Amino acid sequence: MDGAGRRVTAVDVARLAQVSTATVSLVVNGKARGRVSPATRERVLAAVDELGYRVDPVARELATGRRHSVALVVPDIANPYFSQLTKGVADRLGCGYRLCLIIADPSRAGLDRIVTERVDGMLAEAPAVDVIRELDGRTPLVVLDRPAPGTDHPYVGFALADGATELADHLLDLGHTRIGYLDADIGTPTFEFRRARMDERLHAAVGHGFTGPLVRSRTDIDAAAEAFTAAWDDWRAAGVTAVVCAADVHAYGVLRAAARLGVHVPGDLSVASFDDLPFSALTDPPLTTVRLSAGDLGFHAAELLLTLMQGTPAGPPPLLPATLQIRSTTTPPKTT
Amino acid sequence: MDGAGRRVTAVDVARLAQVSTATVSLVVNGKARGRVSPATRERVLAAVDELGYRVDPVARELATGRRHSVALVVPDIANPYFSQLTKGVADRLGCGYRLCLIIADPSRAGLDRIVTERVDGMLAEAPAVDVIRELDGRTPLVVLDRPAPGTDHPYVGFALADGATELADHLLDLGHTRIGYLDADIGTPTFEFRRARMDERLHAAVGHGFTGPLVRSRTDIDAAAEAFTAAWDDWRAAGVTAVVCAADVHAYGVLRAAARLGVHVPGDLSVASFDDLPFSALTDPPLTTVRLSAGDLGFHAAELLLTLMQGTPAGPPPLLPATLQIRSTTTPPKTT
DNA sequence: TTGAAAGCGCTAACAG
DNA sequence: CTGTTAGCGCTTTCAA
Repeated sequence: MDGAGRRVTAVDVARLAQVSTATVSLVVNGKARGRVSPATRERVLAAVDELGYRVDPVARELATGRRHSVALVVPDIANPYFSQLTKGVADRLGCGYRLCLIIADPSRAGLDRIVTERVDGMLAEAPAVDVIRELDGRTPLVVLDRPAPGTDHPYVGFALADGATELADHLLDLGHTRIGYLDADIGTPTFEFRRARMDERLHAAVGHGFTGPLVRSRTDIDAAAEAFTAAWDDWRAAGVTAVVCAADVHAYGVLRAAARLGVHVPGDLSVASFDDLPFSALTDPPLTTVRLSAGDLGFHAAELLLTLMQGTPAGPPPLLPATLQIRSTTTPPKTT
Repeated sequence: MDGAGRRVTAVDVARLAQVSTATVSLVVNGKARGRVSPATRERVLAAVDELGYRVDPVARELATGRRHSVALVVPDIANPYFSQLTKGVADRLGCGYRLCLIIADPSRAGLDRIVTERVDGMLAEAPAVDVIRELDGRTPLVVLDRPAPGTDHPYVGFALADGATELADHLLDLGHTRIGYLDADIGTPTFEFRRARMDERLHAAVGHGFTGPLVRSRTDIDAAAEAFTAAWDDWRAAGVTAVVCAADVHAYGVLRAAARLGVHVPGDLSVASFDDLPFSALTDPPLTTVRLSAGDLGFHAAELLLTLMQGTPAGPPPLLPATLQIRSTTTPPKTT
């Protein structure tokens, strides 16, 4: 009604209701039970209503020291993996907390932004050690996906070893021995682990790891397609019959590039990856991939963070399953 | 170092540097130019460094009245459309603002949460009129995608009419006359418009609108697949040769369900939709869809919000293109 | 060039 | 049951 009028404060309400601001505070915070008479309570409520008063969250935060907000640090919200993760977090957090999205690579710069942001809790994948140290003892932090190297910081992750092993064995069982790898260009622990674990398994089975150039690209369909296109000649020359991608998004790029190059999947080349995004069952052909439920990860991480914020120490880190979904991008290599 | 020690405040810095907190404030805010002697400035900086002082954002916000934060209200962050949108917003906002994600249907409840959240600016698709009214004159708001009905509130949208018309004409040109529609279950203006506009065009061309039951489902692959499966018998009975979906995500579900039902796309049925998410070029077969760049929408909306927050009145609303991408899910109907 | 002091709006002891 | 008072930590006139 009053348009851009001055903000209504507790003082205004107190004046109108003929009480003190303390009473207003008690009433609006639902702490009136047995501390404020029903009659005064009604008066206050009426005044609140009439004036359209809402408590100022900033002032409340300063006074109480609790911000009711959680920061989620993700490198790329456009990647469905992280948007699923975000959804999981939001679902668990509900309305009780504000969710601040910080889009930054927590392993590099921009740390400042993260550390300055005074939130009640934080969720981050692969935070730099500085960040962990700086936050430690002040702001509860839950690390996502892989434990922070060199620390025993609370985290929630996947049974990645299982998934990687399963995928390696699947390819091996099909008869592939020369396998290429398309890695993500950000060397976060989860990506390091995916590659290293599979490499290890290949060594154990056939005496050597991945074949041909180790390619890296941004986690982005176009970038991955380009990377594949550039690498394909070398891979083919090296006798590669399958390529594993660090993430589904990379695999999408590979699928597209392969189609354009006339490389038939899975006839000429098997393709597999990690994540199992909802679209991976719909690609042409449907993608074989290790299922990593980002939504569950977010949900459980938020859960753990909530307990941490209550002061409860972290129990054993929940390990979420990572199981192979075999679809149609993997078949035995052509027996030329 | 000190673990959970007390927070370092400006008072601590002031004491160590032998100055007043006012001076500390000037220095840390870069307002020292000509108001603080270089020598004192150095002392303060040294003290800040030694103590590891960082200004408390909450206190600063309360004192200045500016929160440096923007809220983005989205109904479902797991939908790639909204994650692209979010990315666009984040890209434009940069580091200067905190991005608070509010996951809620702004047309229904949860409004309270939105209104209470005292941010500097807000972005929302299809906000309820109450929200607009309550925010008006206090918090700048940019409406996304479609103008808020019955108001002239600033917004950023697409040339949806063009896209819908183009799609209708494309189907008509191919020879389809009996076309089914799978709508989103949230009746936001953008979805209403997509359907209504196409319906109108069909009427003009063939004397009737969509054929068969009007189906609605959540914007979710599984839900859409179920909805299609349930509707298919009726649609087929009605002679439907093409179905248009309100969003790509619905189309993904239709594609999957059609495959399972043995309905060949596009042989038996043409499919098309709106959005053109990055995955839509990779589905089997690649999807014909009206391209709506959510990322651009977010970017431009954030841009407009920024100018609004500076007090500049909104100029004419930017209209982003909506052009049809013809791929492989649409062909002429079988001439049985 | 610097400091004192008055808020910003709310909460939480502590009296009464 | 209710009011007084003292902060929360910072910014910002206004004097000195």
